[in-house]
Amino acid sequence: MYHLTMTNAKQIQLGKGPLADGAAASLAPMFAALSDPTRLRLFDLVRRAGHDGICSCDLTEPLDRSQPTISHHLKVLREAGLVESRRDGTWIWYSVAPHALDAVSQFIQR
Amino acid sequence: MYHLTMTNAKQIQLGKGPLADGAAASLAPMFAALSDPTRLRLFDLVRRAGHDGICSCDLTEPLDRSQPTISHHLKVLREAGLVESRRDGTWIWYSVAPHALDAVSQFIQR
DNA sequence: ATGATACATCGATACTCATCAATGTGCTGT
DNA sequence: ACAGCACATTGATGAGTATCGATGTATCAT
Repeated sequence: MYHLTMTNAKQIQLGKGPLADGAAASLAPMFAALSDPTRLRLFDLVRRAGHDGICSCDLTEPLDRSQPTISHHLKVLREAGLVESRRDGTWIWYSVAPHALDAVSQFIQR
Repeated sequence: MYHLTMTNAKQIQLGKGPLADGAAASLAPMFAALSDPTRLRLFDLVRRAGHDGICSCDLTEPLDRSQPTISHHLKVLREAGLVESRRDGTWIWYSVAPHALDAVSQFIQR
């Protein structure tokens, strides 16, 4: 499992030359985070929730997965720097991290 | 391992509602194909080669992987509909499939 | 404190994957 | 026919992963 801090998630620089080893290593975890169907739909639901975010409890049912599984996938998305979590009492609200997909988008469009 | 024919690679429709199960299942393999650092650099090299493509023999050395490993990764990219192969005598030339990343790009910029 | 709720972590299982050495296949030139 | 090159496939291995039940942790209401 590759990890990626949120700070360097914005720092991936794609120069003009061939994709460097380091850049590929930083980019791959983001693609990996979106490489699972359940996680794709999960990210989509979070993204649709907009700025306010969405409660984790509202994600288990529509994805037809157990609570631990959803929790696991949210962790993967968080460690990839794609989503953020904010605590509100018993609940935890997830929202898309700012500039989450910038690096991916930059690589796609070249 | 998810498979994806080249024909339906262009047919993924992202509606306005939440990402459907089928759309996620079609999209995930593309992200999976780009979820490995070596494969990311491999795709980048192929893309840089433009229309003419690049010979498989010129990919082994810069990526510092064995010939079977490169062959394996090219197969994954091909089955994900991201690259095409064209035979020329002993050589096989790889090039980016047209509209390869359209579906991915469409999902990213949503 | 007690109980209830929301979420995370653990442990286990079955599956997938990245990698390479060895081997197979197809093409070319001699 | 034969030798050599380019590439694919096989088999094996070590590592990662998606999933869930069981359990742990944090927070809130009473």
